[in-house]
Amino acid sequence: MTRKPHAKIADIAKKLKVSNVTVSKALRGHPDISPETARKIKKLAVEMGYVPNLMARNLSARQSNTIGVIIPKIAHFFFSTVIEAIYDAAFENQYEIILTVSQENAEREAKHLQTLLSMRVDGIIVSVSQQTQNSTVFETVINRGVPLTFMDRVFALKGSNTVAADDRGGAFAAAEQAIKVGYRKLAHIGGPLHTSIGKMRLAGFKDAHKQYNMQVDPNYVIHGGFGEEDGYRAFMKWYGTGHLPECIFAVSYPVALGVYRAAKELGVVIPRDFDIIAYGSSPLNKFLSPQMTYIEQPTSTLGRVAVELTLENIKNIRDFQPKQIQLPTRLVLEDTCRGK
Amino acid sequence: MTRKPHAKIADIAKKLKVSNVTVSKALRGHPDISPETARKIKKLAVEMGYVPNLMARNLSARQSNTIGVIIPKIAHFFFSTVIEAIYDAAFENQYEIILTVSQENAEREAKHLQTLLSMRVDGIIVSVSQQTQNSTVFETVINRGVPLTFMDRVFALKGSNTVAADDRGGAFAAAEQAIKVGYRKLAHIGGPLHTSIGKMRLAGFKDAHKQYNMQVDPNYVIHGGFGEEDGYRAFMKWYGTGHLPECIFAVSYPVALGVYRAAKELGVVIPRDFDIIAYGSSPLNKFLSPQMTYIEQPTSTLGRVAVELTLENIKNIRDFQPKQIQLPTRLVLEDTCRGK
DNA sequence: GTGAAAGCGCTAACAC
DNA sequence: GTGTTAGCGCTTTCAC
Repeated sequence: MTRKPHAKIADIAKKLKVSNVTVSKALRGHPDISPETARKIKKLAVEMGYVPNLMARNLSARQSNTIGVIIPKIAHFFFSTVIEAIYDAAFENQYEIILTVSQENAEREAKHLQTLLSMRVDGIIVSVSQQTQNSTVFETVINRGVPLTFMDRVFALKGSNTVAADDRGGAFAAAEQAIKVGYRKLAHIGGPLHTSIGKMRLAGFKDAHKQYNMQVDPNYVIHGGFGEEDGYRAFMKWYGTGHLPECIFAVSYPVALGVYRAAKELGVVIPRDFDIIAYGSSPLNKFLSPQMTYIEQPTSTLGRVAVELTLENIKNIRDFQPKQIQLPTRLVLEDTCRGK
Repeated sequence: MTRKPHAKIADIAKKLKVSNVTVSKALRGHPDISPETARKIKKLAVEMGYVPNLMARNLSARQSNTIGVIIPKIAHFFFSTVIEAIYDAAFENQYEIILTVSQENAEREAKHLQTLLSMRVDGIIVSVSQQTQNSTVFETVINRGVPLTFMDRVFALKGSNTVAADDRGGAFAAAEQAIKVGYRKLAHIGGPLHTSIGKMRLAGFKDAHKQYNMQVDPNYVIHGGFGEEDGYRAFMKWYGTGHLPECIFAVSYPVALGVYRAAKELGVVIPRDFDIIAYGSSPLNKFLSPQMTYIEQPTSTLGRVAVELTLENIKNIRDFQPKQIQLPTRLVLEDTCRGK
């Protein structure tokens, strides 16, 4: 049970009495090498269990074939789906992913960014943490000439790419649906206003009011985070005042679930006592009762496009023009917010 | 907007007219360097936006401070939670994670294993794909002396570490619960028999039958994958025969959800027409009706222990004795399978 | 306290 | 076709 250290090119070369370069070329299928020599080299390499050392190769090549990713959370349907799409897209393009998780923490995010730069990833994809207010760390990346793509939660930074859903349009559609159904007292449980999606979803909510000549009631707008707790708290607060809105537009599916939970505890019935519509969904929505009406997000596409965009940028780094891509959303009618 | 390439140690050294070594040492807080020199160096490093090149550092150090992970899926509650725990544990220990996703595909898994070895990760954590039958690829890793930890879905390989839940005990508890409630016609929708958890959960199911002097009805045992589709199909099959079991023990929560979906479509009511209990759960279970009774898995602990075990092995590589760790599970009673 | 030399494993450029 | 040389950026000896 002795550990045998990794074989290296020199080991193969020595055994075969050829030079390192010959081995290196043969292993990579370089046409310089005669078929016969190449065959022998490859055979021995397999026998010795040779595995190329990427640290060395990448150091020498001054690129890593790797994309770094910073994401706020993993254990949430939205993010885990996006991440899976990122991995699939990278795999198809023979790129590796270095995934890091900020846990919605700005400091941790900055640290990860540093690490990714240290690892000399070829490009970086970021979905900004809910806590991040300052974008200077990201400017550093851009100034270094490292391709940067913001995904879903974005910063409008010159020189960076952007992939996001049409949050404003989606929120508009949600609010419009509520209005069309006949509701006049709409509420919004929103995200942090320094996040792009928090801002945009509020904007869409307001847009709809404007278009239908309605006033946004400031008492019915609460901003918090994107989690279940935030929805729970918001609903409890409104319930405490004795004045429930007619329909709540939740900034995220987890937030809406928090409302469900609160309502259940309080014995308030959806959609009898109040109604709800969410931005985003979950595969478990179909098991909910009532099933929630929601704005469908282009989850997988977000991840996929982020990778493709970043790769485009990497492969054409000299004269690439940063792109801002907006993906459409769709209103999906289920049991809530569809009129009685 | 000119790209400025990453600054390197030599750049700092030249500007300050000191040697590379001095800079290198100063940056790492080596006591050799006088406080004054160190201060100047560090200051300039920050100004120049110096970021150490990990490829170079790791190549030189012949270790990467990195743990490689291979996981079958991301966008599933169980795995995404485990992964998040892995990331947290690694972060606390100042280790990086290289996560790869096999998508339940054996080939892809082998490829990723290769890549991780190429990257010279210091250790590897694997949750075996549902499709993998052959363990030789993993033996290679062990023979290379790279610490290997199997997590949840394991292979019994000499020289490897193992972290898994007490699957057999958990399955026993589930079946026993059904029996205690009075059911005699139990069914099991199981996982692939070449996976450790598929085997163990079936074994626990059988154990309970034995203990209570009951026969396992082979018509009521179906093996498939771990996904919703598998549960859906199994239920449909039984329904088609006209003989539903009294209680189904599902090998995973998604499988149980598949049963829910099928039952809903068919107008069969849980627990009136048949009952169910699942191995594993989801945070959304509390929104389900009826809420499912389930075997609670030590999800986060699995990930955390996997990292700690691997680190222990890495840091003590000379004379580490591989460990097999088994984590307890717990029966959680909700609305199903609790008697009428 | 500081620096010169050598090496980590691999590859590109150029000779033979 | 094959080999020599040099270098990727950093660190570890070991002199001075």
